[in-house]
Amino acid sequence: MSPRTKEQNIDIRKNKRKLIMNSAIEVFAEKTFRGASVSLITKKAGISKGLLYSYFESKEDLLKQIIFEGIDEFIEVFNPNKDGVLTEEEFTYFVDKTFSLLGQDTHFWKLYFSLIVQPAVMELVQDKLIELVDPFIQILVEYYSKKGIENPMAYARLLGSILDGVSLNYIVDPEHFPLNEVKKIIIEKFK
Amino acid sequence: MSPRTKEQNIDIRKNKRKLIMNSAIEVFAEKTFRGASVSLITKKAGISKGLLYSYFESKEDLLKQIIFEGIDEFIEVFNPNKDGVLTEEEFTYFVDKTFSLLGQDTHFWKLYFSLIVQPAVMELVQDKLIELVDPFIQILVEYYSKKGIENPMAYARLLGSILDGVSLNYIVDPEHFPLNEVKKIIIEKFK
Amino acid sequence: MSPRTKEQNIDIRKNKRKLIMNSAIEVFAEKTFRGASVSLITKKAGISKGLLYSYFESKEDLLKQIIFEGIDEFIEVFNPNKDGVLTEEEFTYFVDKTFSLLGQDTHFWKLYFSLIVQPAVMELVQDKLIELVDPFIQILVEYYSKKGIENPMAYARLLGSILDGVSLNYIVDPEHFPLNEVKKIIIEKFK
Amino acid sequence: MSPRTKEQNIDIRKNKRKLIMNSAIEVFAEKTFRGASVSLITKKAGISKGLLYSYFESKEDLLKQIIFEGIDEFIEVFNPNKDGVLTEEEFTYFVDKTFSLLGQDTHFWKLYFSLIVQPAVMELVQDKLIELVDPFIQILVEYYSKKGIENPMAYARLLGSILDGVSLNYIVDPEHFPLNEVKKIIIEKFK
DNA sequence: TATGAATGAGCCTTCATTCAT
DNA sequence: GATGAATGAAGGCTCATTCAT
Repeated sequence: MSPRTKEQNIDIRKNKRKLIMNSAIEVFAEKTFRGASVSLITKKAGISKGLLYSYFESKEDLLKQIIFEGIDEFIEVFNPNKDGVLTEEEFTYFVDKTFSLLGQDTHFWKLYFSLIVQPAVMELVQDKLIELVDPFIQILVEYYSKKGIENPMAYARLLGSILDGVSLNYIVDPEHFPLNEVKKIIIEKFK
Repeated sequence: MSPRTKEQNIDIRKNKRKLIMNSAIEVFAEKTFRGASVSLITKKAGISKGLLYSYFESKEDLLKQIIFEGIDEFIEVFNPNKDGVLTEEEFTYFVDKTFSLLGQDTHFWKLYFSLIVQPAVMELVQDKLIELVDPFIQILVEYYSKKGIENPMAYARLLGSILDGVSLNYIVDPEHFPLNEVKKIIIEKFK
Repeated sequence: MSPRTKEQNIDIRKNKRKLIMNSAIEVFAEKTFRGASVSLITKKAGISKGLLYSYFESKEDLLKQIIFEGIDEFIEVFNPNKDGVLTEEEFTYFVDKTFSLLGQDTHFWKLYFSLIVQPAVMELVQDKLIELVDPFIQILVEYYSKKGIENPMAYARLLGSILDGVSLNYIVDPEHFPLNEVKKIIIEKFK
Repeated sequence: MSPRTKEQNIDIRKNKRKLIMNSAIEVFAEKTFRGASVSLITKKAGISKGLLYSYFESKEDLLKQIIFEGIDEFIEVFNPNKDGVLTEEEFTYFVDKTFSLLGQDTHFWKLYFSLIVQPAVMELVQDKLIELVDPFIQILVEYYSKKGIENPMAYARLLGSILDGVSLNYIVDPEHFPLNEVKKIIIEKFK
């Protein structure tokens, strides 16, 4: 019989790659990068250990690719650089969207928070993470600046922190956190 | 030389116990619970591995005791149950104190945040953590309730989240975070 | 297009077989039998892993066939059994040829020396190796015997050893080894 | 009970270190550096895998320390630098001693030959190996130079090669190699 | 015939924990 | 109480080999 065509193989690899990454996100989120064993990840993905290494150079590489692609997708959704200015409607949309993504990719954001407090692991991805956060802060500074607020940087950093804090609390116990009401207050107070 | 009295022995044990816990907090904060090896902790404490196990049953037990006592100390400082009511001055003091403790026990809080995102580890300490957070939330609900605010629980949870978020951001990069300005805004908006 | 004839097919197989063996010799020589991965060999040969296994039963089998054929070729060149006697001119030719083959098949000889010191691998090929060495030793014993030398076996084994030792040193660092001068001395002293 | 004294521990470590190294030499010699698993080495030494790593940083480090100390001992026996000149008696002694050491440390020399043909492993120890070989070559060049020989370097390299070749052949099959007779011829022809 | 995705045993290494001293 | 040598399970990773296509 003839071997699989190149296209078939590319397809297989694309799908399996995503499968591995998704399994890894779940396990990383639950157990931390260090606590997640490759064995567990591959078991969850239903593949052999060896196969993971034909897709990713190492466990670190796997993490990196997850974070990199996750952030790229996130940035794409917001595309915050479209003109660099934020209107009040856009501000509302921004806060809204942040929290709705949170509900969609819970595992990914759990992973995000577990990384942020682990300097050793952070180093692997921090440049990419800064790439994500920095433009948002810039745009917020601009936003508060335009509103005539005296200390726009403090406002920007505070809003960023609030988003982090709310996300964190929501993620830890999504069922009991009053996300919508909290969101309303944030928009009301910081728009 | 006369043999040590019982009191002296108890004292020695108490001090050594604290020494081990403090060394552990530092190493845990820097390397995560899983990344910190018992070897490193004992080396930092200047004791043998065997001795650590005469004070703590296991690495997990060591973590548990650190968290439990840390939280007890924290609660003591605020003693939020003294009368169950919060005045506006006390509110300001509360926010203020929260952040000043943050600066004092950076290591402990780093550890705290690294735990909060790990379900597996969380289980070990989550009852104790709820014991910490719950009374504060109750008092804040009361506080906003009295002020005639419509959704006091959402306000309380939001303020808790803000404190978490700001703490997290401050801890990750203390030198560049405008803690004082941010604090001012929080008090202004949420008092 | 007409289908390939049986002869063409046999030819293709023969060539591909040689291609794989040559790639393997290079990789084995560079990385040792154990250090050379099948992946590397197939990559060097430009074929798939599966195909290699349709030509050779295993990595060990591949090694065996390389050694067996290498030795057969070597024997053919000298054909030492043509009459069982060695003249002085033939002796000179023999030493000369040995070293010139060394320069031609460096990879093969590197492999040869890496095997000779590994009992486990040696077992695979040692019968064949004895088949190679023995007739040469016999002829040399005869040669020195005829010259009236008292201990012809010791002379024969010494000459064999010298050829090994010089080959080894030349192979390890061909650029700095004074092969021609050394050859001259050998012929002078042992003819 | 009181813990072991420092001296007791140093003693334990010294002995166990030697035990591990000796076991390793045997296994390395038999299987090659790459082919020898840490498991096998520790099994031969009768210890756990973990313990080996409290004595040596890695398998590579273990090899390095074996080679380094082996060579230091070898150099000490000859102390070739005592005056930099070689008399004819000393030459005889030198050849003699070389072969007698061979019989004593067969495993070590097998290891030596297995390294020489593995560039990747060689790199780990080649500086040390050059440190061993170079002075000998220098002294031999001097020796032949003084004798008025035209090409002393070729003589020196040849003698080195002969020693290698004879050692190699002797090591592969000690029982059938006529070491003493061969030695006599070497001394006769190259003194 | 030819491919390369997939497997799993085995490799080197780390580390929480034990225990003789 | 105190030490640190010793263990062994588990972790990340590699690679010869198989097999569906």
